Amino acid sequence: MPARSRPAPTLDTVAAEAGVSRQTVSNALNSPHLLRADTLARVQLAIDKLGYSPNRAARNLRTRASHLIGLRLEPFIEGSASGLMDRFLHQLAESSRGSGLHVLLFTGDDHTNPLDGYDALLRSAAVDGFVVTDTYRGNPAATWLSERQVPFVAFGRPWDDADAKHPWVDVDGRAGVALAVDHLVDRGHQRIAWIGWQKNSYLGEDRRSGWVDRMHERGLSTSRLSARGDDTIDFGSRATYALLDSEQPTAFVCASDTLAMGVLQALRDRGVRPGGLIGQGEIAVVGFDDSLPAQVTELTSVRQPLEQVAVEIVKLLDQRLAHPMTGQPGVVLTPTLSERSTS
Amino acid sequence: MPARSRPAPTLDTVAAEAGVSRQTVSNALNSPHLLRADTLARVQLAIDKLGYSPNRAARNLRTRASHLIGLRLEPFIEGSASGLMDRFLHQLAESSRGSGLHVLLFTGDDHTNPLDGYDALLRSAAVDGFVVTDTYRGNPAATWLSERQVPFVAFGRPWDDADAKHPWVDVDGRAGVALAVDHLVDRGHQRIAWIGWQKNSYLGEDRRSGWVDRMHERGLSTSRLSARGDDTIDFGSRATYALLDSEQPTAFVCASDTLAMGVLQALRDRGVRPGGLIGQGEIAVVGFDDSLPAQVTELTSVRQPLEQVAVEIVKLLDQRLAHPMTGQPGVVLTPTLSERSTS
DNA sequence: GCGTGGGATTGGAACGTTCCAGCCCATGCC
DNA sequence: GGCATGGGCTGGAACGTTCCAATCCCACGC
Repeated sequence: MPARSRPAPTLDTVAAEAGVSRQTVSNALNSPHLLRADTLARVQLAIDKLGYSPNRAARNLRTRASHLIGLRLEPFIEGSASGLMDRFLHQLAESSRGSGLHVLLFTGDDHTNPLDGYDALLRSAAVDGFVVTDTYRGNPAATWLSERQVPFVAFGRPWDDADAKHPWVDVDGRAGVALAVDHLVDRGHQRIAWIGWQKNSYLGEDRRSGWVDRMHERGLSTSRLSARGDDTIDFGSRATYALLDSEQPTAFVCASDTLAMGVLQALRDRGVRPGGLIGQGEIAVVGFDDSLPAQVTELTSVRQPLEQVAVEIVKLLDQRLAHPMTGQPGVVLTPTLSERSTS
Repeated sequence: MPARSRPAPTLDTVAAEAGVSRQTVSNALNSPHLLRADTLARVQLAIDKLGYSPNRAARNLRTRASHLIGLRLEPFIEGSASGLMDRFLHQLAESSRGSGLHVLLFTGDDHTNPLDGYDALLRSAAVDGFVVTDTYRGNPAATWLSERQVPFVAFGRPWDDADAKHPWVDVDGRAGVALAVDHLVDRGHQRIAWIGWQKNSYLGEDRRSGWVDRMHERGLSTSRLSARGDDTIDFGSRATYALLDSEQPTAFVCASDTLAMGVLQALRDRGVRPGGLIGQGEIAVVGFDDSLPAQVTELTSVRQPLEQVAVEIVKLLDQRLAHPMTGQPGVVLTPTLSERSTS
């Protein structure tokens, strides 16, 4: 371990130590097959002895690559965040390592402009590519980057642009909700209600279709059992009251944990225990996202496989960086169900 | 905006456009005071016209600085995380921008070795310094980095090392809890219980001292009103039952939101409404961290000023990078109280 | 014995920036 | 008028790596 005051070893230092040329040391690191076995061993020894690591700046300059991928943190919305970013980032950093990449975070100066920040990093060659999250609100970053042929992978489908060519990874919300419906039907529920978002949300409609279709597949009616509104606890509660009074559902499936929290609150106010025992008047609740509040309140919830998502994103980005115009456009992953006491 | 196929402009390109030398363009960016006003204007025009941004790799190589700060994401512990990292990271990325820095994430190959990853980044000159979080568990990274005179700032006090010289930023948990006690006393509570962690936690004892001292300052007794245990919902509940039965407290202050969740659950089971109306048999609860579950359950909670923490950390790190051996060692910030319906 | 092919190794050049020494020229002082 | 001063600008050199063309050398075939 070299003291920090001593100058860091360079290729030349190592070369002198091993009695070879600078280039041979470079080859030992990047193309070891070019070296004779004994030379390679000698160079390796010198590298280890001196504790040499190639200088990233010099390598970046020469190869015109930074091995960094940019991720823009979108404006933090207090309370509404389900805390998924934490899990996602973690795995992203983790799986980047395997490809010799690192994640660089940035934010926009101007939060109202969703493109802000990308251009600067790109022009200064600070990053090789991007991971674009938050595509649900129709993130224009995807279009902008596509036009400039910048390597990037989106977390989220390009719902509104059927012939988008960029790679993306998404979670099958429809399948996740279908999973929840199956779970409930298997436990004897027949009148299963849906509480979700407004019609203009692609994501919301996708999730809802999982409820509609699976209910019909299992021979159950969805008539009058659906409510749509804002993604708030309050709306979740109000919808629950209304549905309980008019349709007597025995279970609720929600488009988000936030809505499910509203359901739990309403049930508590009515003195109904949330749970799976249908014969004993209990009412089941399933949320979506497996957020911290869900875990704490023992809420059954659909869990996005964020770890897999991150792995796939890095894989696709890696492909894209190696061969700019290849790779399948989209990958869809299936969620799981975290079964807890509310179902 | 240059098409990506055209080579990016360099200093020479801009110099030719402006009719000056390469070095003059460089000076226009780094030391504009050296240029005559009209020359500066001409160079600026050329820069804007060509959309020039200095190449980071070249700059990094020459200046021996990367303008990146490393942050190691510690192993993600499902459920136990209060989701603070998200808020913190966001503001860290945000305030880094002001100093021309960016945050680079990394993880250890081997999660059991808390030093893993630091060395590699350092030797390859990939980062200029580090932000070390998670110092509460006695993170040895601080010691390791200190010994090597690597610039870094810790989030968290060096509790166990009184003469540590490195800069750090921390939140005054003691003051936060005192704030909670004051809030409750002002509302008429006198029998205020504490539910916290085991004695071996510096952090836990610091928070607890806020309760002990402020209670005494307000002329109230703490005798038999304290419980210590694991940081779990279950322990929170059990401690609540025990205290309710023996000491009839009218309020609970907790070392964490997790414990507070346990209190809420126990109260609910007993048919007691959490809230501030002491005359009507309600029992008040205050948590610590203002986590997502707290926000959702309308729990009053002590909120760490993570945004300020991030700002201070960047400020200290910036100082440290500019003048390696200056700056005050520690900054302590005061939390606030997010008052909600449980108090 | 000599030319040839090819594996192993080498040294110059280049990536794009900033450092540094030096040049040019206008100004001011004696 | 001669000379020192200094502001404004320039061009060579260097940062540490990889690319590329060239060289070395050994084995092989005729």
